Amino acid sequence: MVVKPITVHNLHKQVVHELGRLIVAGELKPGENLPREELLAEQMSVSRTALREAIKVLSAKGLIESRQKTGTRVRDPIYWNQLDADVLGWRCASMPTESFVEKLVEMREIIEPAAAAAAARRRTTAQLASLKEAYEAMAAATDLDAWAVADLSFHERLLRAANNELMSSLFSVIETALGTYFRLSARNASNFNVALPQHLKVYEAVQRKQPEVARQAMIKMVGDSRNNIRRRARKPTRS
Amino acid sequence: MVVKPITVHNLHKQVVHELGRLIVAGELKPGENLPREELLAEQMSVSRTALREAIKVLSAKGLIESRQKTGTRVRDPIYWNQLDADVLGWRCASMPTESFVEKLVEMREIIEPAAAAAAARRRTTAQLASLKEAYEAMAAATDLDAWAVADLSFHERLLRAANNELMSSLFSVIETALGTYFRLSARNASNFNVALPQHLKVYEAVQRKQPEVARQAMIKMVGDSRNNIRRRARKPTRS
DNA sequence: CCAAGTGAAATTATAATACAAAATAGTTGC
DNA sequence: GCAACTATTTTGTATTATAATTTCACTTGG
Repeated sequence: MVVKPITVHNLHKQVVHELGRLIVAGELKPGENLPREELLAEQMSVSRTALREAIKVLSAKGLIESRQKTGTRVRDPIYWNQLDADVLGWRCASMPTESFVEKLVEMREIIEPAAAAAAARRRTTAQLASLKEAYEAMAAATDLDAWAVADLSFHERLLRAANNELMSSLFSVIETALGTYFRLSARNASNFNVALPQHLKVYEAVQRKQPEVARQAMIKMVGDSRNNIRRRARKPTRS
Repeated sequence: MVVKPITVHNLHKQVVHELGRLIVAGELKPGENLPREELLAEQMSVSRTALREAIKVLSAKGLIESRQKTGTRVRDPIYWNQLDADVLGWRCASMPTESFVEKLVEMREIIEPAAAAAAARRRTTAQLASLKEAYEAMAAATDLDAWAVADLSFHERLLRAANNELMSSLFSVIETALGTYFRLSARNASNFNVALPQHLKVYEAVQRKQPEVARQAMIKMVGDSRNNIRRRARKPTRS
């Protein structure tokens, strides 16, 4: 295995994650001001340059807002780009609350059946082959990690096969949902025995170009995930 | 009316839009390198500082990627944050292609009925009142601009009433879709006579907490928009 | 006392410069 | 021919200085 060398570069990216995490975790509350740039840069041991680049990125994600004289303050969550992969990641950095998991599942229930139907209508031959490949990787998986990777890949390829790049961009949501699913659900082989044929049903419907069959199969799949999570998720730590 | 003073500030934001537009419009193609920072800064008459802040923002949106020695290159569109409000805006800056409009409509068909149903289930009293307010603004609208603003507001409030911030964040898509709809559709009062009662039906279903009624009403509304656009949209300019 | 204007102060915005680090390409020695 | 070293190019970071904007206190005229 090739290990990536530790780099002191991309400092601004580290700052983005540090501050992003703090904000999303609620340690920096909406309306609250960040320390002024010079001070904050010193506190984080980076130059004002790197800090400012991070601030611009977080502004682009809607988390903060800078104004002269006033300073930089955390914006109300309604302005956050909640679908941004980083923002989703930060929300899951700590144990996600039950309500957040519920929202993720709801999004899956909306997106994935529609994507499956669209894929069944519009998928190309190459996309079908790509999907089959992912399914076979799932079937061949011997350990949990391999399964998780293949599963994620299957759902990504299905979304791509819908041939609507706006839908594909929602993969960040599916990815986050599946990620928390794997963290929360039990680690036993019996789940596979249920999940694998469900994926096969979706695949076959896409192959045969049967949108409604694909939709129903996916509804069933996501519904089962929901039940699986519900039984195991814990109450939110606060609020 | 208060006019905002013209400012030479937020230069980096202007650079973001300039480059973003160029990339999304395809004038800078995927795989292609941007001029190196020093040069590009000079060409755009900004400092390297401002340019770099813009580059970081565009990187966060997935449009470009920087590496030492190699330079900064445009990424493949599959990596773009297609749901980002700016990216959507840049795609519509030029006349949107027929296929893009179709994709927007498809997204509406997936999101809005689900949102209407969820709102009917979970809306608060305050959210219902807010929705009513928007509906009444639509009913009271005398000119097209007022109508467009109120219409947009109605759809935004409906999304918020679903009480799932991930869904709310999809408003950027709805906004873009409605924006192109207003640009492409005929400007006559007869549309209102059809659209207004459709919005009322959605509102009433949300009021009465009837998810399936709300869903069906919304499916009808979006479907009619689709037909309205389809008859008027033109073929793509190229490809 | 109040209104409007005025100026000082605080903070971000921009610029310019210097140097560091990484990745590539080229070059040399074997 | 290949490996190791070296040079070069480009982005990454740091530092400093100055500009622009907005707020807020203060003044001044009524």
